[in-house]
Amino acid sequence: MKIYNTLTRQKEEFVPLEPGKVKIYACGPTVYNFIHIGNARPICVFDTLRRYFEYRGYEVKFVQNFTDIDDKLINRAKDEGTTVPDIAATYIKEYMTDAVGLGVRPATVHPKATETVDEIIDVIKTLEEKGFAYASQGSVYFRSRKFNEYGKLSHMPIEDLESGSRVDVSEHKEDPLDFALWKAAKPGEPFWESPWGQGRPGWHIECTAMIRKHLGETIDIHCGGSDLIFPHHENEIAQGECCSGHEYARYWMHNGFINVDNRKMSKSLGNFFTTRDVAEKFGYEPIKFLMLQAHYRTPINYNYDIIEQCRAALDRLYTCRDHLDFAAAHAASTPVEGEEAFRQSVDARRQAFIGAMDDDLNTADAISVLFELVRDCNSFFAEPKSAETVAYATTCYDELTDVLGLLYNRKVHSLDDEVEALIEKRQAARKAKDFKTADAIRDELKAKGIVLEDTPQGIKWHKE
RNA sequence: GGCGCCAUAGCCAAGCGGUAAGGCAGAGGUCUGCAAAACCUUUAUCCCCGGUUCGAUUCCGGGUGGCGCCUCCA
Repeated sequence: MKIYNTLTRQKEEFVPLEPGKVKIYACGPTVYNFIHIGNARPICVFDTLRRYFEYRGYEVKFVQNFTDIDDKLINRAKDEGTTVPDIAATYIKEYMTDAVGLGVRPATVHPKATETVDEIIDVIKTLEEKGFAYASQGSVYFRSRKFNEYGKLSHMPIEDLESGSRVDVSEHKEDPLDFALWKAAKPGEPFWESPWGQGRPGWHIECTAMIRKHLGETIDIHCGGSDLIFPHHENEIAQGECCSGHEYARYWMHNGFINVDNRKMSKSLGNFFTTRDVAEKFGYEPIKFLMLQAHYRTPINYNYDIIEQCRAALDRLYTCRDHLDFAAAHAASTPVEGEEAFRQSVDARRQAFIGAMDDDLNTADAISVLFELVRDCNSFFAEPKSAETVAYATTCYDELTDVLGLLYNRKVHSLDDEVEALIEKRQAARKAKDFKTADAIRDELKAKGIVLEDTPQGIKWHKE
């Protein structure tokens, strides 16, 4: 598999640290609010990355954190007259609701910053001992310049990084480029005891400590939004490599942004949609489709028309899956001519799908292959075929949709006796050419959400 | 100013040296009592100008237009 590595700015063949195993860390949300659709992108994309590795037989350890102590949580708690742990608990729960809705599986571990404070302090102590960190006024800062590879991820000359950094006179840094590892407690804020006094972790250090705790000194892949490249990921590298003396992460994957009306979506611009808002209007799955129909590194524009298109595309996928069940229920008793060739074409689609995914997780191309499989199946199973061949195609179809993390809302319905009786009655009416009665029954059932379709093999129905 | 990204049909979006996947929407057709679904057909001088090449959407240079990071941010 090839992965575009931000570190080298090129696609590289992925080689795991340990054969057959992958350690992935994805930066998760700061839980001070509902996640917005921009937050949903890395969550969806990197879940698919994880699923794909598992599909290819890797044992994946996938860690995604919750930042549950931070200025934003403190402010939110203050505004709502509650506590930081309450805010965190509330929005972790809401996150989980959204993640389930998006068909995203729970990570192997979801560590929280507040549960990792001991490890955070340990890392800072080590950095201090090695001379990479210094205490000042109860806070601790990292000496960025001391790490001579500082800037290697963002590929920025160090002078330019400095010119852009904010100089806060209240912070007692040696250099504007330095960043906080530990923040001295201000009155009324949550704090932990530490060798430097009461305080709380800086933002960057939590990821480094959690990786160390749950995945070890070096991981295979570190993922996140492209805005995290600098300073967050750059700082993580500095902390991690200076602490352990080893490479921090081998591959860095960064997803592109979701724009709204071609503008960056941000809190400050006030043009953001929460995932919940969009899900309540369109359902969660079109959001998932939207995330996967474009390559993960390209920007995505969000608007009403586009999400509607995603929903329609998804319908085609669901309809095909229904066709497969129908074909299984109306299978031919013996194989029919062309089945062997058809199976080979199914295999070819699977290979094409893998080829696309192997190319830096090209889900857009993979989806197009899926739609080609849809067309193949719809055509081939228009006439009855053997149950074995239907099952063969269905297995492949389920496999591919599952790797993408699509079609997870499929429900198998059954009809009650009353409805069955109505369908019988309608069939009798049709046979008698009493189309008025037949259509009346069809309308009646449609009002109940049961849509009937007449096919040469009999009645086909689905629930809306 | 520094560092990058993008420009493909009405819309979304792959491809990236041999004249263009897929989806949505539209048009025509097949099937059907009708409908639905499905299937078939149909819709692109790949932003502009140069260059390299037998050949460029694809590589190089220059434009134009959009966007991002450099500050909390997915």
